[in-house]
Order: sequence, then structure tokens, then C-alpha cells
Amino acid sequence: MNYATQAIAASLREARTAKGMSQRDLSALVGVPQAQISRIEAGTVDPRVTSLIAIANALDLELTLVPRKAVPAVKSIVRQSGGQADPTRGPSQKEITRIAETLSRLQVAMPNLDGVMRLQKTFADLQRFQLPTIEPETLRALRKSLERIEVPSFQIEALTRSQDAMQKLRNQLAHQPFVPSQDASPRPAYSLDEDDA
Amino acid sequence: MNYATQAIAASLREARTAKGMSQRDLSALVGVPQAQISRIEAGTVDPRVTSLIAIANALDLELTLVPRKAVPAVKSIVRQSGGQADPTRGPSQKEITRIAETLSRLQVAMPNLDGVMRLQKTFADLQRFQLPTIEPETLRALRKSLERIEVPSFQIEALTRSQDAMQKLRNQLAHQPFVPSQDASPRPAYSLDEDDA
DNA sequence: CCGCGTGATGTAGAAAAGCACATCAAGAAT
DNA sequence: ATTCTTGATGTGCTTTTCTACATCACGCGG
Repeated sequence: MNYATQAIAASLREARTAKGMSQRDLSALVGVPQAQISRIEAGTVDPRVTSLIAIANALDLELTLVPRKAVPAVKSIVRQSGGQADPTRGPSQKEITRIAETLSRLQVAMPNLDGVMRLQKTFADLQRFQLPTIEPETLRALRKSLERIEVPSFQIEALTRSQDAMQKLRNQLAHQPFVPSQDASPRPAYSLDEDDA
Repeated sequence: MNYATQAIAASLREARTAKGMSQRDLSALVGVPQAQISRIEAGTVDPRVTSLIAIANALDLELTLVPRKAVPAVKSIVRQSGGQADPTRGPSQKEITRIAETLSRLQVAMPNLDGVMRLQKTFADLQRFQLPTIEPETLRALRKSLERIEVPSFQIEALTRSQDAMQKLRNQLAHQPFVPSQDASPRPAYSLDEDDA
């Protein structure tokens, strides 16, 4: 493990933690096992270039070759852009990655079920509407309803409710402007847990 | 082989050809076989990150992770710096890589010979004095004298003469300022071939 | 036409990544 | 105290890179 790959490994870990993601969150997004991500970040393996690129993409990073004499200027640009940390996305981003993970598990468990496919479709649709602006409580409620769909004899009611919730979120975003809600008291747009035990 | 690694592969090939290097020249510098360099540039393998970094270093490139939103600015910086092509170093640089290759072969053939070790040492010393400013004819004469040292019963006279030539180059550079000689008629500072057959 | 340099491709063997999976220790939350 | 999450580490297997080496086709210079 040499010095140069150590710098890149450190950048990956920093970017992941800045996004509030765990290694298991990243694993679900990228499709690389958590154990392997741990080894890549620690620099105990010499990964393939495609593995590095896959992880970088998920962290909104791009692997580039830069002439050595341009490196100081490039570093200055990177500092000015504030690296990749985005203070408005921590809690919501974490919930999003958990939702992505839960959907991946559902996709694996029941790949041809129409409800799951519609869920995936609507989730992808939501991401185009700047999903991170949704309050984390709303996202958490959505995720918890998704997590109830885990046994093979899945709960159709929970699935339908999740589908409806995603559809409502989509409509809500489609009819309102982008408003960062960092200072507002976080509050779910509607509750999914009215029959919680 | 995906699109992202293809962009990196193309960058490597472009940087190498801009430096006037062949794949065999680069192989001698980096220690990676020519066949593997061909495959990496063509994108037919998914190389290890350390292999990519070794090649990039030899081409005066640095592998970096850049936030995606900073990529346009970084590309602008790279264009302004004129990429990695340096119009003043073509012929001399080519001779330098050939000298390095010849020295590597000598090193392999006779690793413990004192004369070869002194050659390596002096060559490294020369590089600190901006070796590329030396006229290519001088470098070619030096390289040809090195190439005569190829059979196991090496020519001590040629070895000593190479050593002296390098030492004189070193002294010459140490006592004169840096002067790009792009327009000057290229002429060796002294001839190494007075007894050529 | 010949020789040389170059980039590409093939083969075989060694080494390591990648993956699936399990498990652990540590810290935080309940 | 217990449970959960997290990052790290181990094991076994498969796949791929890497290396060494050979060889080829092509283009260029003499």
C-alpha cells in the first residue's frame, strides 16, 4: 500500500463521512460489499480502477488525471467549492441512503413484483425533485414503512401505503418551489404511523 | 471496460504521445511491461490503482478525486496550463528516456558493477540540472556509447568514457545558467565518437 | 526491398482483488 | 444490561490483473 493510494483512500473516507453515510449505506448504493469498502478506505487492498470510480461516483467525486504543475491550482478550486460536504443534506441524505438500501433488498427479494418495481420507479422520480429537501422525519417514516416489507409473505397494505406516500411526495414537490428547510422545525408532511403499536 | 476508465486511458495515451515517448520508453521508466501498457491504454484491462498511479507519475500527471461540481473549473485550469505537452522537450526527452532504458538494462545485466552504479548516480544527478536543456545530439552520443556496453564482457573503456562524459555534462550545467536552446543550431558540446568504425 | 521501431495480441503461471459470508469489538441508544 | 449500528478482520473460492515472453502486422527510413 503506497503513499499515493493512501491519499485517495483518505479522500474517499472523508467524502463518505461528510455525507453522513456509513460503509453499509455506500455498499447499498454502489453494489460493493461493506467489507471491501472498509479495506479500500483503509488502504489494505490495491483496488481496481473501476471499483474506485464506482465509489467515487456515489460520493459525487470524479477521478481525474491532472498535470502535476496544475495540482496547486486544482487544490485551490476544490477548497473554494467547499469539498463535497453539503451542510443541508446530512440527516435527509442519511435517510435517503437507507431508503435506497431497503429498496435494494426488496428488489433482490422480489424482483418481479409489480409493486416493488413501481416503488423503484417512483423513488427515482423523487430524486429528480431534489429529494434531500424533504424533512428527515418524513423520510424516516417512509423508510420504516418500507422496512416492514421484509418477509416473503409481504404486507400488501404496507407496500400500497408506501407507494401512496411516495406518490404524494412527488406531487407535493412538483407543485412547490425548492425551499431549503434548514431552520424550520422539522415536521413530517403527513404521518405514516397512525397504527403504530 | 466502462466509459469512465476509457476517458482515463485516453488521457494516458495522449500524455505519452505528447511527450514523444513510446510504450517501450514508458515501460522502461515505470517498470510495467510494454504489453500491459498497451492493454491499459486500450482499456482492455481494468488496472490496479497503483499501476495507474505509477504510469501517471512518469507522465507528470497526478490521479486526483475532484468534487463533481468542480470538474468544469478543473478542466479549464488544465486547458490553461496547456495540458502536459512541452514543445521544448521532444527530441531531448526522447533521448533521455532511451538513456534511462539503456541504464535499466545495464543495471539488470550487471547490478553490482561499480561503474554502472556510478553511472546511475551521475544520471540521477544530471536530472537535477534540467537535463532536457542539453542538445539532443549530445544526449544521443551519450546513449550510443552506453549501448555499446551490452555484452557481459563489457567494454571498460566505453564505460569509463560514458562516466567521464556524464561528469563533464554535470560540471557544464553546474557552471552555466539555464538557457533554452530551441532556436540554436543543435551541436554536441563534445564528441564521444572520435573512434567510430 | 530490408531492417527497425512500434503497438497489439496470445499464452501460461503467479499473485491479488473481489465477493459472499461470518464474526468481532466498540460505541451509542434504549 | 441489552440491542443495534458500525468498521474491521478472517476464510474460502472465483476471477482477473500482472508478468514474462513470444510473435505479428504495420509504417517508416535508408
